[in-house]
Parts: sequence; C-alpha cells; structure tokens
Amino acid sequence: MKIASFNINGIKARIMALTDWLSAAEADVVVLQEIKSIDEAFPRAHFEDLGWNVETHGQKGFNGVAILSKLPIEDVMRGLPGDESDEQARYIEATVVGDKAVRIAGLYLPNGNPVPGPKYDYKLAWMERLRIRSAELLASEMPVVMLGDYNVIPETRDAATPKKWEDDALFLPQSRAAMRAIQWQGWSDAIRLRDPWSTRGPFTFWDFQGGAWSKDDGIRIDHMLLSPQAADLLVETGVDREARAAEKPSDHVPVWLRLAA
DNA sequence: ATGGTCGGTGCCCGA
Repeated sequence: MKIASFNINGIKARIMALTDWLSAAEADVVVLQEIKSIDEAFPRAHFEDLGWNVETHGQKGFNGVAILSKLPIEDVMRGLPGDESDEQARYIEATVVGDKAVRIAGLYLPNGNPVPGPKYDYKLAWMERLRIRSAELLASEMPVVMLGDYNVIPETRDAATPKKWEDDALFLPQSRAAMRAIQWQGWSDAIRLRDPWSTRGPFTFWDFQGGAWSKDDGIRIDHMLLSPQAADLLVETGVDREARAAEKPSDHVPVWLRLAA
C-alpha cells in the first residue's frame, strides 16, 4: 500500500498538476492539505472518474484537507478533537482497507506566524490537542500513519539556511519541543529512516519568494509519523522533489511511503 | 540596494 501526502496550495489552481502527479505516482492513498475549497466546490467527480474514493474536510478560502483512496474508506472523522469552537479545517482521519486495515490521519498543522501572537498560541494549543489524539491512536495498536504538513522544522539539518528561520514559528524551540513530545510517544519519522545520518534535508518545501527553489533554499516540514505497527510494515519511502520543477507547482512536494499492507 | 510570490477572494489576507 503506497500512501502519500501533498500540500497542493489550492485545488482549483492545482487540479492539473495534481492529476498528472497522481497518474505517475500510482499511490493507493493520498492525503491533501490546503485544498482552499468548501466541500461542495471540490472537484469530487473529476477524481471519482479516475477511480478515487474522495473524502473532504474543507472551508471557504483557506486550509482544508482531503483523503483520496483507491481502496475503500471507512470510519471517517473530520476535525481534530479537543476544541468544539475550532472552526479551521485542518484534520481528517479514516481507515483504509488493503491487505490490512491502516488508520490514516491527514493533518495541516497551523503555521503560527507572526510570533508572538494569537496565531502562535493557536499553533501550540493545536499541537497539544494533536499530542492527545496521537496517544489515543498509539493505544489502538493499529498500523497508523499520521502524515501531512506539520509546519515544523524538526532540526537544524532540516533547513538549508537555519539562521533565516531562528525567530520563525516553524523553528522556534517551543514548536520543535511540541513536535518531539509527539514523536517520542513512539512514532517513527519515515522520511528520516531512509537516510538517518543526512546532514542536509531532504527538503519538502521551497518558498515561492526569493528564488528559494533555484537556490535549493528548502525546509523539511511535511512529515509522516508511523506507529510501531505501521513501522513494522514499512518497505520504502520517498520525496518527489522533481514536482517542484513542474508547471504551476505547489510550494510543497509530495512525500510518500510504501507499507506491506 | 531594494524588493521580491502565490492563491483565493473581492479591493487584502494567509502563507
């Protein structure tokens, strides 16, 4: 089972780039972030005609997440538990059934800038809610893949120019500590497993501004965390870096993994 | 040296 995550930065603008990537990547399950669309406006039929089951959790203008799956989707949960008043569409969870059932959590963690301020407070509060949910997912003892745009640069080696990010919500010590508090519950960082001693990257995001792509001035903020039961099934992982050079690219590239499931 | 990029929306905000 091939599982991928792609922050597409607008489904309307990216429908062709996404469709092209989907046909080349041959994934079974794809979580999307920043669809920037309400559920009713998502081009559901376009993807259903290509053989995808589609579950969305959208809102007007910003944010929005979705799951596309060639496999049956069960037990969909929309929204991150822990705050009934939170109206931002950033979390979707579902079970996909291949040879084995795998619980998929697709997330778009808040950016948090500027710091300090209410947006950073919201980011940290959201991460605390995610920490509570991720503990519940581990306790299920299912194979779980929790993946998406975490908006956290975990380590210095995850940024080409770390100095630039020193005061940024993506790299502040508190953000990184909150990320570690989740990971150290017992999750495996799938991308890092491929090349554990890498001193640079791999990157998953290059800003549209300042020619970041041409300078390879990237960061690693899209992550795939595996429960022990999922890590036991891991056979391959990758970052589709070349997608950043496509026509009308997103600022993120897809990340993916393959499970023996 | 300076200002620089997108997408979605609606004449600006979020990233």
